[in-house]
Amino acid sequence: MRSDVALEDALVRTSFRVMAVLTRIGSEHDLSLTQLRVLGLLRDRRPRMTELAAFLGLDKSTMSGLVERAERRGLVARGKSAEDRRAVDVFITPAGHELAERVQEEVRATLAPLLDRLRADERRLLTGLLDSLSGGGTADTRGVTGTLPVNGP
Amino acid sequence: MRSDVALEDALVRTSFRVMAVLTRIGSEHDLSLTQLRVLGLLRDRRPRMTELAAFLGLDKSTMSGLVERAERRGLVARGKSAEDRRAVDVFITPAGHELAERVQEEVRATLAPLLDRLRADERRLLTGLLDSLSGGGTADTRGVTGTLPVNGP
DNA sequence: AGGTTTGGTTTGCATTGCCCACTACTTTGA
DNA sequence: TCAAAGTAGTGGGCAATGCAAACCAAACCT
Repeated sequence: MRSDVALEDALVRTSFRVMAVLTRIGSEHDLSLTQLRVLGLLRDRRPRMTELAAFLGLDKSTMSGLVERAERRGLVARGKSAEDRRAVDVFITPAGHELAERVQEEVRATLAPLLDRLRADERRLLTGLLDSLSGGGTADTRGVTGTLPVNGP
Repeated sequence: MRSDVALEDALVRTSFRVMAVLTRIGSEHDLSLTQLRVLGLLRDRRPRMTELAAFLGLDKSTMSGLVERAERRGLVARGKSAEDRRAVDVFITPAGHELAERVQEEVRATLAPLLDRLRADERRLLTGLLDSLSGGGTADTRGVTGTLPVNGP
């Protein structure tokens, strides 16, 4: 059906717009999109490097640098795992948590005028539809707000 | 109210998922997300460097490199503008056009199983909601499929 | 004409992200 | 039990992305 194209288009266009908002707000706080995601993920998790890399669909070595830079800024920290002495787990610091919170608030504020184009019932509807879209599936794409991952790639 | 958070969350999560699809499929064709967008934009436009940069929210200098690499691969080409001898306009080559087409098709195919979680009427509904979301607003975020820009940032 | 603005490129830099090699620890299996 | 194989993380090398600043050339003002 040709309507698939319309939906794909709408989805892609909306996604780019959302990413643009995230990118801009992130950069105002010297955070890349990826760092934003890392921070979001760590808000309710304390994963190992490899887990984190898997969530984000990145190479382990990429994670090293990413975490290293975030650590240097005091946003996250590394701890040695107790049960596996090879493993390192990453967690967010209070400063990082506060920053993540602030960013999320700004994103919400920026998105708000956009969302206000819809009526309250439409918003509820949209939320439901999006949830059933990206709700349960493969977990290679967690949101910034990062809600629990289900399975790896 | 608090449902804003849920919608923001759903929107962001969905966007990340969509971007992951685009990134993956792009990379299978050695195309970055940005190059994908460039190609998409050029499918029905022949802008100048600066216009293109403005659409994408990028610096002119970034565009130079981006276009240069795409040109080296034969996907786009540069032409001298007739009315302004400083200006350079960029257009897509047949090869580039074909690649863009192929990528869009793959994206559609990849998104399809996801979209199939919704019934036909829900899909129509979603399309409409997304369209009114990112339909007319500020144009700093055109989709890959790139439909006409309205105004610069 | 002379000064300013505008369009693009170039250079230099940090970040992202991949691949590959390497170390250190775990797990396995003979 | 102890060597072989596997797994966790790091570091180096490389290319692409993206910004900023310096720059050249053409256009626009008066």
